[in-house]
This record gives sequence, structure tokens and C-alpha cells, in this order.
Amino acid sequence: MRLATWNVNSLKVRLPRVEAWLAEIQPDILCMQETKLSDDAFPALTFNALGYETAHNGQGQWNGVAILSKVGLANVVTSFGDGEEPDVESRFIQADCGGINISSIYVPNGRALDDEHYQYKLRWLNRLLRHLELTADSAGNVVVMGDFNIAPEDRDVYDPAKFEGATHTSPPERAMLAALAAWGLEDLFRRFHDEGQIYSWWDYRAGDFHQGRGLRIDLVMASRAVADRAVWTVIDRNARKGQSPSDHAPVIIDLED
DNA sequence: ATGGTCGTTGCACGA
Repeated sequence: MRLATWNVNSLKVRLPRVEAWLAEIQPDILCMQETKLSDDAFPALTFNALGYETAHNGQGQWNGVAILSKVGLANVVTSFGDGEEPDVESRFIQADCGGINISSIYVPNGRALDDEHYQYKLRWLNRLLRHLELTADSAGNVVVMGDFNIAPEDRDVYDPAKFEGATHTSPPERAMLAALAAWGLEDLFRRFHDEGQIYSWWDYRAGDFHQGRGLRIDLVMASRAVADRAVWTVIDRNARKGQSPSDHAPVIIDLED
């Protein structure tokens, strides 16, 4: 089974590239982030024609997350099960696909450490963890994948000094990743790659992609039962090249059946 | 050393 996650940065603009990529890579499950579409505008029929069932949580203009699946899609959840007020932004969708509890997430950016949005980011991550504690079984098949907007370690950052005092690398954010790991989720990329300077996002500006200035912030976090089935992973940086790319590259994981 | 680009929308802001 092939799983993938991709922050497409506007599915309206990116749909031709997403279609071509699906035809080439043939994932069984694709999680997307930043569709920037309302649910009405989500091109479900296009994906149905390619053999995918779909679920989308969108608000239009900003955010928006989706799951495509060729291996079944049931029990869709779009809000945290903590009994609190629903998130006002569309950043979370979860469904059961092919025997795996799949979540597609778009973690708030945070903007700056002294910005209110950074507190929202930390609260959001706490709510995600609480949701998993309340509704999922870490001994079962669980995958949380998407744009975490956190680089797990300094080797995931092109210039760690540049990010001192900034978001994406701060200790409280990394502590939330550690808390997710303590619950039972593993950063699957690191099971296969020890090297640094492998990134999943590059700023559009200043030729950052071609200069190798990026961050690894798109993660596939998997429970042990899923992780032990993983046989291969790659960040598909080819998808960041060429005409009208997203600023993120997809992450692909292959599981043995 | 600095700033640089996209996508939304509407003449600014988020990433």
C-alpha cells in the first residue's frame, strides 16, 4: 500500500499537477493540505474518475484538508473529539482507509513566537494529541500525516541559526512532536534516512529551492503497527520542479501488505 | 548585505 501527503497550496491552481502526479505515482491514499477550496468547489468527481473516494474539510480561500483513497474511506471526522468549541479553521480530517486510521493535518504556521497565532499553534497541537488519546488506539494502525509546520531536528533545517527565535524549530513546538511520539507515533522518514539536508518545503523566493534552502516539515507519523510494515519512503522533490509547483514536495511511504 | 514569490483577494496579507 502506498501512502502520500502533499501540501498543494491551492488545489484550484494545482489540480493539473496533482492529476499528473497521481497518474505517475499511483498512491493508494493521498492526504492533501491547503486546498484553499470550499467543500462545494472540491473536485471530487475528478478524483472519483481516477478511482478515488474522497473526503474534504474546506472553508474556501484559506486552509482546507482532504483524503483520497482507493482502499476504502469511512467514518470521516472533521473536528476534535475533546468536547471543546470546533476549530474555526479547516485543518483536520480523519477517516478509516484500508484498515488504517488516517489523519490529514495542516498545523497552524505560528507566524512568530510573540504572535497570538503561535499560541493557537501550540493549543492546536495539544488538541490533536488529546483527540488521539480520546479516540484512537496507539497499539492499532494509526497514521497522522501532513504539514506539521515543525522541523523535528536541526538537521531538518538548512540554517538552524537563522531560525533561532523563530517558529518551526522552537522547543515548545518540538516538545509537542515529542509528545505525539510518546503517545506512539514515529516520524517514518527517519526509519529510512539518517542524512540531513533533505527537505519537503522551500520558500518560493530567492531561488531557495535551487539553492537547497528548505525545511523538512511535512511528516508521516505512524504507530508502531504501521511503521513495522514500512519498506520505503521518499520526498518527491521532482514535484517541486517545473511549471507552477507547490512550495511543498509530497512525501511517499510504501507499506508491505 | 538585502531581498527576492506565490496564492488569495481586491489595491494587503498570509505563507
